[in-house]
Amino acid sequence: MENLPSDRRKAIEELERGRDFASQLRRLVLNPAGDVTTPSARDLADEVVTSFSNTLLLLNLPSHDSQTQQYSSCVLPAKSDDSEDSCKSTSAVRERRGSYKRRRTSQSSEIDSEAPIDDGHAWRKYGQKNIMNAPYPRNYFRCTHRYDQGCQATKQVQRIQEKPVLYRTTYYGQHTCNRNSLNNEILLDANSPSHPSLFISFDNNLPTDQAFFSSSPSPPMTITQCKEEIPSSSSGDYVVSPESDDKDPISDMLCGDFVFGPFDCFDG
DNA sequence: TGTATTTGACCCAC
DNA sequence: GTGGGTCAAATACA
Repeated sequence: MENLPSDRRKAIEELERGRDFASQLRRLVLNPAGDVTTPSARDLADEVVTSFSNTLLLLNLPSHDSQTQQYSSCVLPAKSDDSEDSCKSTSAVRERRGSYKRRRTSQSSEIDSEAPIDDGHAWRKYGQKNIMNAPYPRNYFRCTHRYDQGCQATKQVQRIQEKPVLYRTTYYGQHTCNRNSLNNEILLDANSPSHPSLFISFDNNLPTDQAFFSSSPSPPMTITQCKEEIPSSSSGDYVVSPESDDKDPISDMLCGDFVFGPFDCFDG
C-alpha cells in the first residue's frame, strides 16, 4: 500500500473506515440490545454514507450521494404474512389462482435511480401492471429462489419520471436464500447498459488491498425514506409524461438487490 | 428442451 | 366496484 498513489491510499483508508462502521452497524442489527455505548444505527449509517461519499470524491467519481442520494432503511417488524400463509395453507383458497392478501404494511425500502438497479440477487419477473395515474407500468419481481429455498423477497420497479429518467425500486420482504459467494458483499452496483457497475466489497476476510471498485460512474441514486406503511395507492406521485416508451429497459434488468435495503445485508 | 418473460385472468383489500 | 398483487398458460429465447 505504500506504493499506492496518495489519493488511492486515502480512498482505501476511507473504505476501511466505512467497513468498520458497517461492521458496527451489523453488530447493532444482529444484537439491538447490545452495548449501550454503541452509536445508533442512524449514526452508523450516516458514517457509512459519508465514507462512501469521501471515497468517491477521492477517486474523482461524480459525487451524487451527498445531494441526490439519501439513505435510510427500516427494519420494521414485518407484517406477518406468515399468518396469512398459514391461513392459506389451511384453506382451499390457497389453491386458487391469484389468491393473496394485499400488502398494507411491510418491511420495505425504496430506491430511486436513473437506471434500473442491479443488486446481485437473481430476480424473476412475474407480473406487470398499468397503475392508475402512472405513466409507466409497474413491474413485479420475485426472488428466483422463491420455490427452491422459500425466499419471499420481492421487489417492484417502476419508471416514475421521464426527464431525467428515474426508476423507483421498492423492495419487500427479506431474502432468505443463500447467495453463497455474495453473502458477505455489499454491492453498490448500478449496472445498466449505460452505467457500468460500481462494486465495493466489505468482506472482512478480504485484504484491504483487494478492495476494489471500478472507476466508472454509477447513476445517481436516491434511497428514500422507508415507509412504515406503504400506501395502497401511490397515485399522484408520478410525473405524467406525454411520452410513452414501449421499450422498457426494466425488462432487461433481472438481477439485483440493493444491499442498502433491509434485506440480506447482514446474514439474516 | 429447459428456462425466463409476457400477459390476461383471478382474487381480495379498500 | 375498482385497483393492485399474484398466478399460470402461452410464448420467446438461448
